Amino acid sequence: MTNENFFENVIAVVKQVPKGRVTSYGAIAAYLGVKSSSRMVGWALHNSISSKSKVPAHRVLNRNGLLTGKAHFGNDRMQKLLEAEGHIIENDELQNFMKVFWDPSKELAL
DNA sequence: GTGGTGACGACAC
DNA sequence: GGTGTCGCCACCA
Repeated sequence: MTNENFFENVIAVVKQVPKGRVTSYGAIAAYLGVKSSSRMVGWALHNSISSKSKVPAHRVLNRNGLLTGKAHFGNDRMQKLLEAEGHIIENDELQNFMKVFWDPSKELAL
């Protein structure tokens, strides 16, 4: 699924994240084969917002299930969106992260 | 062209 | 187990 840019791949994966599920930067990076460059995923997501793309970036958390990107997404907005999908956010952390974790490498079966 | 920075992750101490 | 450091690669000053 290697598109033109790493950026495009990140967007494509995030957009495929089912509602009620979340994934991590590292998972996406690993799925794209650049697991060591998890920072690039965050960079791509940041661009996705700047591009006004309809990307559910609020479903992308860090490896700890923390809403690290909430500051860039809109503090309350990111948590509210997740809660709207049935998630439980406490102290900026997804309580059932392991339960709702969506691994592209497994779900998309690369 | 160089240096610093960043929505992270893994490892070392 | 918390903190520190490095790595990773692209972008901005």
